[in-house]
Amino acid sequence: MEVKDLRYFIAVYETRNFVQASAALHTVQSNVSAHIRKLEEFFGVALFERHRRGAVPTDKGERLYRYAKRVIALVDEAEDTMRGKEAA
Amino acid sequence: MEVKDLRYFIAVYETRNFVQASAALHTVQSNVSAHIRKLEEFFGVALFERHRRGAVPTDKGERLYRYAKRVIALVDEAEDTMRGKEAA
DNA sequence: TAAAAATACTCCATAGGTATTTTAT
DNA sequence: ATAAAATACCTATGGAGTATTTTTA
Repeated sequence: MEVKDLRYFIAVYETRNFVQASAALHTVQSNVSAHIRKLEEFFGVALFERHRRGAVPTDKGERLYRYAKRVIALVDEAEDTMRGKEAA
Repeated sequence: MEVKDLRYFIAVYETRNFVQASAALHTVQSNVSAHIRKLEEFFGVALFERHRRGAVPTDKGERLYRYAKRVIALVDEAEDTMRGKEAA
């Protein structure tokens, strides 16, 4: 599980849509699909149910989202701090 | 900054030695060197001073280590939870 | 049918590995 | 001279992008 995967995952979770997520991530839908599939294979579970009107998170998806937000917040804070935003 | 980079960084920090770190990571010294250089270029700062007897963390290295441990702990917890160790 | 997602493909960047060179004592 | 780290390669994997097909309501 890598930081970039989590950023892709969060975008899909929050938009409920692979195409909208790809726009937010400045990439294309097929890459979003690949990243979500990578995560799903890594955990061996589905993270979203695919429906006509978009992607609905599964229970495991909901669980991952809570962790993903915490991980990304911490990583962003670390990067800001390392770039000298304050004296840590 | 990716999770794998942080795992490499932590191994060097804790062993104070690129060769020992590479063994712990089941890879080779040149890859450890490349990962540390990648992080140093990403942040634009040195993370270690290279000396005859090993690698000594800089102040920025110390600062990154504190974050790195927290990030990895959280990532590992997330992965365990997703694999069903308990009910979220 | 029509959005949305998956798949098949190419291209390129980067990680891993081997071997060698450079650095610091 | 000698550990330790950096550099120069090569190869393989994987991510990004394009185009197309499949799915699902």
